This record gives sequence, structure tokens and C-alpha cells, in this order.
Amino acid sequence: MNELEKYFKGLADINRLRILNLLLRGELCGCDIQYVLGTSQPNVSRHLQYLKNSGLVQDRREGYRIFYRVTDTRTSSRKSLFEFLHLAFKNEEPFRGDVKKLREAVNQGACTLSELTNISVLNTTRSTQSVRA
Amino acid sequence: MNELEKYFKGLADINRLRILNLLLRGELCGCDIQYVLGTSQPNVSRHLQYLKNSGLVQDRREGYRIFYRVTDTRTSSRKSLFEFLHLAFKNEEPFRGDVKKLREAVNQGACTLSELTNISVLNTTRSTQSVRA
DNA sequence: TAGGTTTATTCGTCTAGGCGAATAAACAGT
DNA sequence: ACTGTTTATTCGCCTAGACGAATAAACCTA
Repeated sequence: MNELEKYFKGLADINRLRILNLLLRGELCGCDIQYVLGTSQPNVSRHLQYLKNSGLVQDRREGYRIFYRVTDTRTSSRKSLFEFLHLAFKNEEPFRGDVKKLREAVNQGACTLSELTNISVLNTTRSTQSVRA
Repeated sequence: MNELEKYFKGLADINRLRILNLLLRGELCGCDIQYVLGTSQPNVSRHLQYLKNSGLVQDRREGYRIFYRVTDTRTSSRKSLFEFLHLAFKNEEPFRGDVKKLREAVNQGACTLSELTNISVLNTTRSTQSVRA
């Protein structure tokens, strides 16, 4: 499939746009993304796989966690695409709200830190399977 | 639906990308677009409607012809999007080939001019219903 | 009004995509 | 080995989208 078409198919969904908006701010694990989007874990996983297959996102395993990040932009048309996205997301909803929510979560201790700081509020609010079980 | 999402859904198809590539070079009627894409008339019409509903394309009637153009970019995020597209299409296939094909058609007398110049080669090659009937 | 050109719509069919629920898989720590 | 955490996959269902063929609609001209 055409490269551009592949990118745009990857961008043609609000969930994936929201994910990219977060990843443009830095590397994130899946559970943090899930928390901000407020949707189910399988749904986040599906969209992340779609983004990977579109060539927009890469991942890296660290223990039982997987960190996702925007694909490297060296010598690629992706660079200007990501720059456009970064500007387009700015001051637009729901992207703006998502970033705010992410910042708050990180300040209180995001997924990676929650087990270190062990904040009960976050654990009860954030954990999915452990709490909902 | 979110504005950005609407745009990207409009861009998530190779036919629509090819159409936009042509329209970024200037206003065109449907039959010229059909000629360059080499697909059926209903197919072109469908994709043009989709692009209109996505807010990426406007049209204007002139007699029994309808001219399509990229949506006005004053005070809009569409401007930077179109600028990105213009660069991305450059030197990429099949967009490059489409522009070449369009130029040749225009030089020999495109849809609008074909009835004036009445070039038989063009008419037999280009006309759809009239010739194929 | 009749015929020709361009564009839009309808119909039927097929594939892709989105999502909830449940389950599986990968990994770490004890 | 057992348990808990994170991520991926499967299943079933539904909707959206793509396209060829045929038809309709809008418009012009004679």
C-alpha cells in the first residue's frame, strides 16, 4: 500500500489521534494511555497495533511493560507530518484535555511510578484488572 | 465528529489522495479527474462527495459541468495540512505520474477545451459515455 | 421537446474496521 | 510453582466504506 495512504489510514480514527497526541509528548506505556483515553485495555492494544502496522509508532519492552513512542523521523516524510500534528493538536479538544489529564497523572505518579510511590488513590483509580477484579 | 478526524478519514484512501493531489494544482472538473485516475465515473463522484463531506473540497457549477477545488484555507488548520500534502505528493508515485498525465491532457486540450478544439484523439480517448455508448 | 454531456444516486456485494467480553500470553517477584 | 501486572488475541457482532453496473438527475443546445 502507498506510504502516505498507510499513514492517513492510521490517523483516521479519534482514538489513534488521541494516542499519537500523547506520544508526541514522549514515550508512554499502554496502561497510561488507557487511563487517559478511558477506554478498555483491548481497545487500546488494538489501536496501538494498528499504529505500529501503519508505521507511525514503535515499541520497546521493559519487563512486563511495553513502551510506545512515535516512529523515528530521521530522513522521512514523517517528520513534517508529526510537526503538523503537534500544531494541530495544540489547543484543540479532546487533545488538550488529554494532555492535561496525562500531566496530572504523571505528577501524582503515573503507571511506571505508581508502584514506587504506591499512591492508593492512583492505584484504585488507575489499576484495571487488579482493582476491577 | 472531530475536525481533524474528519480530514484524516477523507485522506485515508488512495483515490482521494490522488484527487487532492490534482486539485492542489488547480480547479478541475470531474471528467478530467476521471481521465487521470482511470476509474469509473460513479467512483470518482463518490470520492468527490466524500471529500466534500470531509470539508476538504468545494465545488462550483458552470453549466452542466462542476468544478472542484480545494477548500479555502483562510484562517484554518487546513492551510498547513495542504502545504504538507503538496510536499508529500511531490516526487512520489502515483502522484507524480498523475500530474504528468494531467499536464499532457491539458496541453492537448482537457475536458473544458476538448469541445472547443475538438481533437478526435482526445474525444475517443477521453469521452466516457458518448464514446463508450 | 429531443438529444448529448456531465454528475449523482441506487442497488447489491464484499471487505475493512471498531468494540465489548472473555481468554491467552509475556513477564516479574516471591 | 504461584500470583499479580501488563499486553495481545480471539470471538461475535455491527457499521462504515469501496466499487461495478445500472439508472437518474441536472444542464446545455439545437
